Amino acid sequence: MVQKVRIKRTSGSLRREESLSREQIIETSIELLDGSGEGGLTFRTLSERLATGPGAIYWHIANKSDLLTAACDAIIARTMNAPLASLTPGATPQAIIRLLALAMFDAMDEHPWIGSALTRAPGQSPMVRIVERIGQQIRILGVPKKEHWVTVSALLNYILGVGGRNAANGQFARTQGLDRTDFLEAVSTAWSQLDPEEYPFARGLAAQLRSHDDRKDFLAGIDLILRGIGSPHRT
Amino acid sequence: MVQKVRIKRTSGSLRREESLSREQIIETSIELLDGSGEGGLTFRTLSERLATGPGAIYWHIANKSDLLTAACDAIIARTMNAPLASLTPGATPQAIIRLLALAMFDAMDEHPWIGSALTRAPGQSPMVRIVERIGQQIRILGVPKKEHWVTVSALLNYILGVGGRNAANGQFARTQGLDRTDFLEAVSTAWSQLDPEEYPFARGLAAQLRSHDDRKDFLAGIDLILRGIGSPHRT
DNA sequence: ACCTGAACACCGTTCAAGT
DNA sequence: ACCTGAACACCGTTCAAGT
Repeated sequence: MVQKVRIKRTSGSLRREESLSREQIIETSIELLDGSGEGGLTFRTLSERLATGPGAIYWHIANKSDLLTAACDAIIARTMNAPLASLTPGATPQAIIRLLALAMFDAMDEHPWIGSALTRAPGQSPMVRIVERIGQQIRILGVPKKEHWVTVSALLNYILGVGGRNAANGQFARTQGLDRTDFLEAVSTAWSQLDPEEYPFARGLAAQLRSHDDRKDFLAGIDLILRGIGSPHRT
Repeated sequence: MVQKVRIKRTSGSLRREESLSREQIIETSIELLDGSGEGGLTFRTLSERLATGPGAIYWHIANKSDLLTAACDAIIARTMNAPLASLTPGATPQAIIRLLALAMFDAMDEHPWIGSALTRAPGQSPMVRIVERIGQQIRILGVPKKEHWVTVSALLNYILGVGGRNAANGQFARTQGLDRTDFLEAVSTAWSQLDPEEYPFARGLAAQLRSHDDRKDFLAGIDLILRGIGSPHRT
């Protein structure tokens, strides 16, 4: 859904028909970020797309950090609301957490820049949305209140960690002009050639690395943590 | 340990005595990054500190990304080797993993920039070092070979996720001119004022947030995952 | 109230020219 | 072989001036 900008020709120079809106700026930013990565969002390219000057943006947005947070928040809001629609009535909290986590995984896959945007906005709106949705399920699971923060934290950190690393892989691959398969191939080959004395484990991992499925492994990690939540403490 | 640069005065202009070395560039970069954050490393400030011109760096280093990865690798190499010294002989794999994880936590606390540097270098040297050390313990734990990657992955992603978020908190706080306590106070207050209808869980978390201990919670998360590794699969 | 667009103070990187 | 430093092509952000 590419934003369409109405343009009116007045006295020889191009001029926007309606006034710029914050929402319009954010949507166009998302398009730019999705299309050409973190480096693709520039006040100059953005204002060009919006048929205005770079200074105009600042009337609606404080600065670039604010813009990134707002764009991120828009994505997260959609992501945290979507899975609720596809819920079967009797779903367990575990199942819902898996669904939410997967939704985050897919969102971070589709919009690789939100990872670092989330990092720029700790404790702010996007983060709160995620904490809330996961937290409600933690509560239903019967985790004692004292452990709420630790538990949500663990899941959150894992999810954001994976997202960040996946985004990194994609970005790195793109810089090298590789697709995902080529990239894994390259890393796998590099690891298989490591010194067997110094890196026996990583070396042995090369084969698994080549053919693994990010999404499946992500979910396996979620399950690992969920099992941990369900296991008795060692005291 | 501030690098000392020997300078010789030749024919009126300052000139370095020994030639520039890659290692020297990296050490000075680390000092700059530690001292003034990610934005503190600039080819101009760096070359100034090294008493040379910005172009000179490029004889020893490919580009900024290469520089960041090298600086990160130096830190990670130290971090992954240090804990081995303080080991009691009969330590369990779990204990060693906890030790390694804590070492990473502390390193990321001391050098908040390594999180994003690691992100820039997936599958490269710094990452391999971490995977290797943790992986060896996973093997000793008796995790089946097929699950090696998934298991290391889960731990790694969690550790990097926490590190990233902690770095973000610190950086954000610094931008706002707050210290850690003020920052937590601010977030906690903001969360306690959230709409109780929409954000009941996050709202109730505000108090826990205010007084929590990052390092302790980090370790609790590691234990959660370790418990998960030790629990039987639901099939 | 909202926009324009030149200007400012930065970046990373390159490269002819020096030693 | 290694370094110099001006120059290039960018950034985010500001702000007087316009409508």
